[in-house]
Amino acid sequence: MDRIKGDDEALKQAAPSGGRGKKRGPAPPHTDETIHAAIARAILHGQLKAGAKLPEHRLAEIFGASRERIRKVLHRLAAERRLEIVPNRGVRVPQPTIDEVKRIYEAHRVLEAGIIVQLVDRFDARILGVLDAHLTQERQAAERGDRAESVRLSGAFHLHLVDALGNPELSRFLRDLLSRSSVMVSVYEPASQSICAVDEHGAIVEALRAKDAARAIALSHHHFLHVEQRLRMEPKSEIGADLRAIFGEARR
Amino acid sequence: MDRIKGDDEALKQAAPSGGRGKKRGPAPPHTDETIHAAIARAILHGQLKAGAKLPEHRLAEIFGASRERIRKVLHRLAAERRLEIVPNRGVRVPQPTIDEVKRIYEAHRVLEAGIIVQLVDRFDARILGVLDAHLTQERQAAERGDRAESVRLSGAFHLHLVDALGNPELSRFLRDLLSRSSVMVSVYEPASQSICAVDEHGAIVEALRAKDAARAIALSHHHFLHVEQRLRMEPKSEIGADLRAIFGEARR
DNA sequence: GCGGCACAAAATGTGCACAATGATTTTCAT
DNA sequence: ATGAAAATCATTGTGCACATTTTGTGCCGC
Repeated sequence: MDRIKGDDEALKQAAPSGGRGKKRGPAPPHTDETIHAAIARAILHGQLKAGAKLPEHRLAEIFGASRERIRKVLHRLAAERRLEIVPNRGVRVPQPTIDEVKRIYEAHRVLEAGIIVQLVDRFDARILGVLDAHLTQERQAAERGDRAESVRLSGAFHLHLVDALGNPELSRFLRDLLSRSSVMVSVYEPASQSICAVDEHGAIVEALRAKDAARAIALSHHHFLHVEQRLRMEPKSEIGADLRAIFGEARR
Repeated sequence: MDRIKGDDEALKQAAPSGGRGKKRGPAPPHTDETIHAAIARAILHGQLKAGAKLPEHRLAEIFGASRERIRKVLHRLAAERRLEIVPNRGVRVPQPTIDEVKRIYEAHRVLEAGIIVQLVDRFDARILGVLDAHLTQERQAAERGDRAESVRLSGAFHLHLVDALGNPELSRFLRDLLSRSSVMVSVYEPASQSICAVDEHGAIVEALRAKDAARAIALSHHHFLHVEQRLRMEPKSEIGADLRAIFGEARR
């Protein structure tokens, strides 16, 4: 029994028993989509750390759903590579190896190069406005020293880039990559520095505005190298998670 | 009952009741992976045309598996966007709209630009050898007038490009895209011409060998435009499929 | 005291039966 | 004959119960 105490606590917070900003209905029916979103969100936000186990039975209790319902959602998350299912041994948050993390970063880097090529052709004031507004937010968060927000925004920057193309396939793929690399934050993350330097983001936007694809690609390339170099090379193995705390008291 | 006769026939061929080139065991146990591969393969090869219905009950009969097993595989295929599930109305091969097809092509084009950028940095004799060998195959198929093989090889060319990077994430994403666009072949495909002109592929390889990323990207870009322009703009709505014929007599 | 074996408890995998939903056909009235 | 409504059929969704596997525990022997 080396499971960290309070698996339940960690799960509860992410499961909106009342509502996630909308109405606070008396009984949250917890559709499949709700459960999927709750778990995906918990992974993305790092509440469920790498290696955390997600027993079907416990989740069924927490969400007030049948085990089969949970099961279906878990398998879907596994198909999306957000969870890992080992037959007869349960489902857990995948613990990426250094190599996997590097591959994910490489995939992101390759994709972003293609995005930049396409983006310089259709760069306009609207896109520039979105990116500029984002950079402002990032700078403010950095000034406040709001580390959590900085991490979130630094991922959002790259999402803005791909979303500017308006291609759902590409957006979905990048979101998958980010979702998986976010888990890594809890494993290999250095302590203090923000993930993406705001200056580097700003330089990329500048190159895009100048429609200089080669320079933007080179900047993006170096940017990813910087991020990669910041990885701690030894994982800190912290497995436990408080399921109930993450997903909230869903039994009402 | 306007279903085209013989749904069963179409499914049987792709389900290897004996073996797919290996031993011909007496009883093919049909693991989940087998069933998944069989259906995915049938979609990729165009044996299951767009709009074809895949009733769980029928598949369970054909594969000799329980309905739940089939169900799980179908949901997984749906999560991979290879199948489409409408609640309470069954699962079918998605019939992409023109816009979706164009988005898939755009995603492929963007990705390939990024691949090219990365590829010129690590282009070596081994990669060149693979691509050259492939081009030879393509030319031979074109000379033979083997249209089916030409279609297959023309997709394989782009797979070779991404596989040369050795990044599983990128390879998987591209395979997803190709799997989805292959369905489109049966809907919007022009009659005669091969999908990708061999000359265009050869020109891209030539630019890669010269390590001229800009030219390779431009060639790739035009290449995709050509492919897109060849699309017939009105879909031919042919729904039926012979499930048993595709997946083979699996009940033995 | 240590190692290995065996039993027990828990978690997952699977099949079955029933419920619910959408489509189709039938029938009745106009 | 035609249109609408109702009933019937086909298909999917869901929960339950049981089988299988793994894991944790304790005991026995060395």
